[in-house]
Amino acid sequence: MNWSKHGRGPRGYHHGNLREALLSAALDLIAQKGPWGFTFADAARSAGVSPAAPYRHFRDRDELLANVARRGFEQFEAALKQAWDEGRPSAAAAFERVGKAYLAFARGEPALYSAMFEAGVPLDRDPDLKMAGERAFGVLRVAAESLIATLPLRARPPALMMSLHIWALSHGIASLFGRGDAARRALPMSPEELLEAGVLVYLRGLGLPDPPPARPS
Amino acid sequence: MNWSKHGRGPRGYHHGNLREALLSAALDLIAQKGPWGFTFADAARSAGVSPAAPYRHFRDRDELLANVARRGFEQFEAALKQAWDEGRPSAAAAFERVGKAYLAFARGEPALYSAMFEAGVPLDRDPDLKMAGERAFGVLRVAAESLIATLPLRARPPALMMSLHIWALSHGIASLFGRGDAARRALPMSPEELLEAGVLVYLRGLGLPDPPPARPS
DNA sequence: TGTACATCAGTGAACGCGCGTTCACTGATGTAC
DNA sequence: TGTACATCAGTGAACGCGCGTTCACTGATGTAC
Repeated sequence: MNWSKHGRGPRGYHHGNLREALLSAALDLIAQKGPWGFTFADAARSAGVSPAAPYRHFRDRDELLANVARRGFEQFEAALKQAWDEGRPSAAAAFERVGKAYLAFARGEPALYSAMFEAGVPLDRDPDLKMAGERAFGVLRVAAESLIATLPLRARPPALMMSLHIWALSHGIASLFGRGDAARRALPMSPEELLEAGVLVYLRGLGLPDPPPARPS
Repeated sequence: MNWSKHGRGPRGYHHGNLREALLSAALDLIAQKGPWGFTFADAARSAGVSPAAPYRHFRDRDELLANVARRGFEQFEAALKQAWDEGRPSAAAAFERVGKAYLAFARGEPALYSAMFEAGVPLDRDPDLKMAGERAFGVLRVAAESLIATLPLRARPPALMMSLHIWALSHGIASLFGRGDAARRALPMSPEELLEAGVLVYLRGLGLPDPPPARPS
């Protein structure tokens, strides 16, 4: 079962799937050293390949990193979409799930998350990357729109603004407190609880009724 | 007038104020290349000094960076404190100023801000640094407490939680949209307006009355 | 089914570079007497 | 006021290292006939 990474595999000279292997090696390395700590040569080494090989697949380190970020946004979008589940059973319940999914992603995929938001990848360099980012944000926006639609017509805030607020709050919590790994600030509650409470207050401020307390899972 | 940085100055052999010069050089370099892009040797070069000289003042690059971050927190605390102005003329008005000051700092001192929050400086390494961070956050917390004190007794949320929410929202906005420099996401409104609107909704959710609209300055 | 050939995806050696760090040193400054 | 000496804060040369990148190359794969 060692045909995927180390030991060059049964194919011998040709790796067979180097592009994928480099992406996954980059992810591992980012997880270990952060997005600034990994190098192109590192990635090649992890993939068990000479330092010149990656140039067949990526123009340079930045292009590799941009690809990691793009995939991150794609997975992020999928995770948020799944949590949203088209607003079932209610927009409010689904909205809360999306918030949880946001933090779960930041916590569960810190390498992807940091490649997406903290690696300084220029968004406008790669149109695909930009689009992927917008699609992920789009899920948040759709959720906000659905929730707003439950309000009386004349009391509806702009959905874009609302989704930006939720995004900023989620990102703020994720990046300040979200990853227990590298000893950030201490908290009197979990990031999830903090976000949930914050969103609750915010929604109440928008005029939404408090949801019934969730059944214990 | 060149006794401060380049050309070695009138003192000749001795720089005279190298420690300060290195800190300020680091700040410039961080502003240009981000906290990950500058090196110890860079800083020495900018200060017009040999690459071995910095070792007389800082054990290594991390210690230099930690010092930059500490000073950042100190300035940050001062800026927030000044904005808070002990809650004059009203807690609500002062609170709004603090939010503006937060973003103004992030925008006006991006190098400090990124050294403080995005450079991966381990907080627990330097007790002074940790304390400085806590003092800066303390201003937010005091402001939250004052604002909460205007609420009826039985409707008071925990001040710590509230200040964490405001902090997270501010940080989220600052780091997602706050710096126009490196082409981040586009926005339908300024970060300041976005934060102000968000805080307004949040405070309303806590049961605080809407403040009267500010007089145009 | 075989064979010739083009193309692809790697190798490995080499290069120039800048970094971090150490080292013995030396010029400048401060202080005791 | 002068002098001897300790200490401080720099120099500059050197080292080992790993990175990014290039180059001619070569083994493997695919394809036309």
